[in-house]
Amino acid sequence: MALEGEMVLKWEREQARLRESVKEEDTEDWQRSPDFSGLERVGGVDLSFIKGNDINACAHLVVLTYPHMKLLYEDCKMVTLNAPYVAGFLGFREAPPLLQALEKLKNEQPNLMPQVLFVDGNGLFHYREFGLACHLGVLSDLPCVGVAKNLLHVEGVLRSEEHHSQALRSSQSSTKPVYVSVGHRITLDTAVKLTHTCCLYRVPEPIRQADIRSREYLRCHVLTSDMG
DNA sequence: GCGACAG
DNA sequence: ATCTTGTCGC
Repeated sequence: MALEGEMVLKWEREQARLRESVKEEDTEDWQRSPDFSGLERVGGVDLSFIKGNDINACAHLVVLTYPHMKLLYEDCKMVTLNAPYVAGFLGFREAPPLLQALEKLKNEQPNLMPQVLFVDGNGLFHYREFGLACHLGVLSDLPCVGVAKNLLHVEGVLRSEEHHSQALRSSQSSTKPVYVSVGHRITLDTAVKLTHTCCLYRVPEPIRQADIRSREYLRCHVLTSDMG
């Protein structure tokens, strides 16, 4: 494999290329509606890992009803990740298996395709304005919202936050904010409002369910590595 | 120079 | 991301 330095240069070029396809606009009718009427399905994705293992993970996709957040579809699969985690390049590590899950859904239950996807991580709020939510958005062409639980220390953070990210105190009980940013085919304003309506707790329900269920899967189906 | 740095 | 139970409080 190439040295990490070379790989990063290649990734930076790829991000710059794909960045041009990000649409920071509301492209769907429901996004223009004050109460999001017409929105019926919201998706969420997440990956969970086992303690000392950073190449095998459980990739989870859920689709919930809107606005009631009831489970419509769920898919879970053990995957092998090909790229290491490098801050700022999460998409190259996590997007491939998540895109596969979306592809599977499109082939087997196209009627359950989510109309918008919540992604665990940033969108335009990113060093090169191309976080995981943009990566997934462009490659799937699905409207995407990035929701990060921690602040990514981007150069000029304050300016970035003003322009395409918003710290949101999603629920009354939570002091710690989440950081919402545009992934694809949605405005920041719509992304923030939508996130708010999907939060029962701090993290939007689609992401929360994907997270809970993927961990649950690992608990029940994966023996600890030292047992096998 | 050292640390910080989405998941 | 993950290692980790109970516990205090609204």
